[in-house]
Amino acid sequence: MARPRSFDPDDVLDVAREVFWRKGFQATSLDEITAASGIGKPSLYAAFGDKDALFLRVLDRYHDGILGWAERTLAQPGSARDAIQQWLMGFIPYCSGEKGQRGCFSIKSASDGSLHQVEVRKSIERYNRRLEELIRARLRADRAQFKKGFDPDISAHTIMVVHTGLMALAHQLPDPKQVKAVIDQVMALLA
Amino acid sequence: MARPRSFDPDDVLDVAREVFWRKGFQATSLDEITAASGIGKPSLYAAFGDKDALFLRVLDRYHDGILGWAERTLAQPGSARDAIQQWLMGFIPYCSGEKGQRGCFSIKSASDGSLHQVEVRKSIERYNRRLEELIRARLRADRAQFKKGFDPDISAHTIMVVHTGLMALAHQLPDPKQVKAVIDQVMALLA
DNA sequence: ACAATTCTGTACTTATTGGTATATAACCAC
DNA sequence: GTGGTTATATACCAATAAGTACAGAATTGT
Repeated sequence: MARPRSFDPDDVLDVAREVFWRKGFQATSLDEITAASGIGKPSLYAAFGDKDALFLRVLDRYHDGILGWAERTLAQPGSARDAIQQWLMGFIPYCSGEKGQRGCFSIKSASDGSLHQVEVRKSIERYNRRLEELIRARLRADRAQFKKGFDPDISAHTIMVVHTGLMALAHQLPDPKQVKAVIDQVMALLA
Repeated sequence: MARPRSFDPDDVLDVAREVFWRKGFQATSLDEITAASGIGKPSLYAAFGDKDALFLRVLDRYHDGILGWAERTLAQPGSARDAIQQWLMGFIPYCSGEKGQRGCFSIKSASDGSLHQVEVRKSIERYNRRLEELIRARLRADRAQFKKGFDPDISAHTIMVVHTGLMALAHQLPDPKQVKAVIDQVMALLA
């Protein structure tokens, strides 16, 4: 029928994510993305719409990736405590050392001028809500394993706060051991 | 000698902070700051240098304000536990409800494209280090009040992580009660 | 009152950037 | 092959923004 696309949209989204992640929404020019991805601006526009829409696609994709992994990890058999601890520890490589330096793309986006977009705000809100929901659901399901007076809702939020704090402090290249120590300490609250 | 300044530099820095805080470094134009402050661009440049230098001044000023308050609060008489709890609770109005929506200017700056400035990165790093230092010092000083096995250094970092997490999640307008509940839960670690 | 000096307002320059018009290339059905 | 259709590349436009030149205003010492 017609000329086919010369690129894989997902590849371009991955490239765009790298650039947006490194420089932020506002500071990223479309020229940088076209240069990094190798496709031209008209193709970019035809495939994803304008800069705002492209960014939203990239951000949603990022969120979906993390949520998918969280769903799998938090659904594992065994105790809720172990599942949550393993989930938290999975972030250690992403919030410590060199690799963690760029921090969390979602937090970065929440703090960037990109928040002028209502859609971006909503995407981040959905992401945070869904993440906390997953933790809460798991804690509620295994409620019997905890001692009397345990409040799964508050605990879920605390876990969420700690997780966010760890990711937000990733810029400082903390020692993985230090992150582990914090997780261990907080896990003591789940007893 | 010569024509005097027609504005108070601190006032301008306060106005600039509001604009930078709301829109982020990249998305803020100098025209917006001149419009909001009422002074012209040449005056702005003469007083503070270019946009980067102005932003750094604003950020340092913000950091100094919070650090000063932390020094006062954490040095109060009584137990280390009470001092830290009070310090944490002092942030509740700034990380919940409408007022908290804009979040923490430091975290926002750490996630903005403004990090391209080495100076900005250093300022944030100094701020975080100093804050943790204050908490750690207080915990160490009152070490005897805690039970055996208590590690003031790890606990200080955990407090720091929680504080950062609360501020980073402020965009979602959490209920102050919820924030309070998290603080209470975490304070249980200091026993 | 006047000169020396510093500040301020207007207008401008230059560079960048988001977005698009247009012409051409690549593909498929027939 | 040819026509219809969709993608790509080049070049461009309009808007915005950082930074500055320059002329004029405000102050103080003499």
